[in-house]
Amino acid sequence: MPAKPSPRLADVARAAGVSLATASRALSEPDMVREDTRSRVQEAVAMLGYVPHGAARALATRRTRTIGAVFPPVDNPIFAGATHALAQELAGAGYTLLLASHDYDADAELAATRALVERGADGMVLVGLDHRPETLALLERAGVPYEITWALDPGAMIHCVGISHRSASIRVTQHLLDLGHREIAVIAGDTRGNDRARERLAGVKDALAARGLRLPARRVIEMPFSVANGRKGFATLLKRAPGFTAVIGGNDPLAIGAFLEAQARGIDVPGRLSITGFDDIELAGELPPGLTTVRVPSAEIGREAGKRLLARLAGKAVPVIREMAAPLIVRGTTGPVAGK
Amino acid sequence: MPAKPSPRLADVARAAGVSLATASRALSEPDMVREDTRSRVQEAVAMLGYVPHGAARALATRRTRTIGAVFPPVDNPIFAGATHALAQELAGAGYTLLLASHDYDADAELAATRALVERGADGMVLVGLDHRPETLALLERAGVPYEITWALDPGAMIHCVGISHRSASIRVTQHLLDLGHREIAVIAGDTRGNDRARERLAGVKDALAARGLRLPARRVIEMPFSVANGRKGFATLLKRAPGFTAVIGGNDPLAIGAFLEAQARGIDVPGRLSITGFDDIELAGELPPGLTTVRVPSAEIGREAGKRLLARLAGKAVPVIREMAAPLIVRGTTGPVAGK
DNA sequence: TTGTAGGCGTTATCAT
DNA sequence: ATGATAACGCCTACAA
Repeated sequence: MPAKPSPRLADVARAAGVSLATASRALSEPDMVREDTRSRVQEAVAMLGYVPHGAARALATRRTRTIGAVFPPVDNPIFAGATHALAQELAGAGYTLLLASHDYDADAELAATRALVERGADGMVLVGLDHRPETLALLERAGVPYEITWALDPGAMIHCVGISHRSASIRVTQHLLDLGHREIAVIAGDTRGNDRARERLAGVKDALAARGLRLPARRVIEMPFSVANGRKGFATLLKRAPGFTAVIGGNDPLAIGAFLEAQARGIDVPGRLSITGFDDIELAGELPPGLTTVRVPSAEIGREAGKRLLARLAGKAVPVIREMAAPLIVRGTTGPVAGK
Repeated sequence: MPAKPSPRLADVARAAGVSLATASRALSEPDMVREDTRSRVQEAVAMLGYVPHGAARALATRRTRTIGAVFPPVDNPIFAGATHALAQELAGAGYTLLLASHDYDADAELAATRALVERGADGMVLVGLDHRPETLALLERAGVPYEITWALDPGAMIHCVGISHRSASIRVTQHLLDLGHREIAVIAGDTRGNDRARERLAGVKDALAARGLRLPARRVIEMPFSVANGRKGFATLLKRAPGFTAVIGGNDPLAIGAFLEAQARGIDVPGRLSITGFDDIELAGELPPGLTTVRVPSAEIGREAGKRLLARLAGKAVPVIREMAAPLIVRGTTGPVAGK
């Protein structure tokens, strides 16, 4: 199959009877070209089925109109929502998303980042603050602007858009404390390589400490995020350190798993046990009696990261830190401690 | 900020004391170069922090090592899983994913496809068979190999990896018929621009017709995929055309919504009402009593699409149609019709 | 407003 | 095994 070569801009120019330069301008700077020549060029484009050659354009302009994103498992619903919103935001500005995902693995993240930089990403979106030092160094050296999402740099040195996981977690814990709970268990996300999970756990400890309480290690279990692991984690806690009246889930799937397991064991929620989540996925509001959780505006985070990057590429300055609200959403899984 | 220009391969060559050509070979065809010169080049690379310029490489090789995917909302968990699997598969082969998503909008899909082709995608992944005719024509003209996912081309003319939604849907319906159900309602996905949703609905009708039954229009409602819409759809059906003993959901979220609404109304499932879904998302197995559904191997579809594309780019032939199994998973939401 | 020509950073084809 | 050099397709001063 000979597969005749795609038409180049020169072919368009010839067909339109103009010079290469004019054809180029007609496409990229339309109003620097006379009305009729412009339309001649456009006709030629349509006729030949011309598609610009991005690599050539990128080589000449040093811009790819591409933004790279390196995300942990995109199949986590919150990242999926952010990815979609980001892609949409970029598309609206003529940019395209280069996506790489990894399984909470800093080395894979570094490799992916390098791959995206090589592909010429004009900007990058990363998640969280846990990275190989080389990762950010690479971006700095290459002069690629980037945004950290979800988390916020405590030093306010790097551009971030996210929430304070710690203070949201403190609010959750205070809510339980206010309801009279003192014996609290935590099914945390895997904190290794995940600063958000760490901060959430730290927030629980902070809130307890503020009231002179502490969180015994036996009351904490770490599990990768999933409903199934929520069930398992809850079962383990029940065996290992029973007597708690509330469970704090590291995210909604974990909390929902705990809730389902409690239900399966005939434990009344919130009568005998309160449960909280984190993220506010759709199901949190739909599953009766409704999961008390923290609303993390994941889609907005994705969209905002895109907006900020586009603004910076356009030479506009944006505040280094963009903190989003993360309100506590009180629903039916939390209630006063039994016997109060 | 002057931002000194990134080092080019010529800088590396100079630092290593070799020619540009040799430096190039040392990096891309290591064993065409003597051991010691190769290591000299690598040192220079490390020293200068050299990162290859993808656009220049792409211009010269006419390959970007990039695969484009244009998906409907990536925040649907099944597409999210497929995206992740696809990205992983590609990364393993040194390829990167260019992702665009749209909201079941064929025009947006066409625009996205064009954007990815311009960016030089070496191959493309699309979803389903509903497209603007220009979309596939564009890919053909540009000579970009592509794979259709989820659905299968009835004509077996274009490369596909997916399942037969219609026959899976027939199996679901037969399962209900075998349980004695005759009054069946359907909460279908939005069939406009979504051939999978259409095929699933058609499958229900086929199965009924095979037993001399038909599906009254009042017993069918179409809703965009979501738990909330499952609830709404169920409520509407109940009001509009009560008397059914089974509900077929267009996907799992819709079915779960119907299930939750039924529970909220005190309708015993599966005692008085059977419910089925489609996809087998994680929650389908976790939510008691377990949702009867069809397992769609979404991650495998994504991975397989990647594999096939990589194989084709490597010049290997692959079967045009790759049909995956989509077994019926019988769980607790389906049972014999009441009073039998 | 339009045309001419040099350059963007690599790869690949020749020699050597 | 290595070096010189012509593409690759487009953009953009600069000139006209």
